[in-house]
Amino acid sequence: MSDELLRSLDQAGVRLTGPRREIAALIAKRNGHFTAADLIADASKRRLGVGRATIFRLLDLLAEQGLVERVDLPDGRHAYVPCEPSHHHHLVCVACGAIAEVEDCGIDAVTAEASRRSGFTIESHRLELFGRCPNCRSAN
Amino acid sequence: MSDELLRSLDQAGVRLTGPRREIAALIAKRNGHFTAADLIADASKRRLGVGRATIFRLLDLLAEQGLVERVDLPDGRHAYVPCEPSHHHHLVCVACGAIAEVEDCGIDAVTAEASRRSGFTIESHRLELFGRCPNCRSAN
DNA sequence: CACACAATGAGACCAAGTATCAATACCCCG
DNA sequence: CGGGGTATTGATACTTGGTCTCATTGTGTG
Repeated sequence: MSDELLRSLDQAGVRLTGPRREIAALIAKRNGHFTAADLIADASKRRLGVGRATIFRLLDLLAEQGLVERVDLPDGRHAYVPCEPSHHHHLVCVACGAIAEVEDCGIDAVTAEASRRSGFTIESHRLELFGRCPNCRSAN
Repeated sequence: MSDELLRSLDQAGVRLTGPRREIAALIAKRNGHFTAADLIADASKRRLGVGRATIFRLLDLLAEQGLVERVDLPDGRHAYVPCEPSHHHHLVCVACGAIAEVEDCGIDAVTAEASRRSGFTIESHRLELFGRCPNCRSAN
């Protein structure tokens, strides 16, 4: 569950405090994406005494470790997705919020082509795919 | 200059008001990306009496027409880019903010592959490329 | 097991954007 | 060309997502 998050944090040299364990558990319990507001609501619902700031701070830490990533939904909202630290992209189900990760599959060719045409040196990119997961597709 | 923006708005059936003309001129005068705050600052610097809300409203309208697009910079900030209404992606220079547009160049293969692997139906995607434009690359 | 220092929570603050509403200004129609 | 319905406007309050500060607390190292 949340063990993996905690283990990675530990390895990164950050302290494993009570609030962090609790927030990690909340994240692990969710599936698919969530917003910071979701976590804040979860935390206050359970009367964990963790502050807003602590939640944002942990999200930053997790993002630095690549254990969580920020995605910008098509409607402009921000969400976070728990994920593997390796480079990859996300497929987001617009109906239920489920997430799939896809390894790099041909994007390099695209960036190389764009670089050739424009003369830019490309340093990084962001690719997000939005659609419907198998469940939501058949359910509708 | 700003004529093209105004013409497109006219065709979309929106009224061509004074404030809209002024904001369109401000947008046309910038090159590369800009934030809403930039426009608001421009407007107040010149003592045009246009309100914050009007600027956001015009940006929304322009975005609907595809004349402007919102990009999320790697540092998390939001910017707007003036652009062609056809489907395309942006290359953003992280040094000077210059923008290049690239037509679809192989992305479809990537989305098809991702779809095949994940079982998702892909409805839309967002691709942003960050790097250095030819000027900034040589200047450094 | 003490102590330095990282981490916390509370709350003020900030930036970006939205909602409300009375006043204004387009522009269509005659 | 002038009137008037209606889209648009500016001011301002509000919301949401996130950061800063700072006095207090908790961790884990030595």
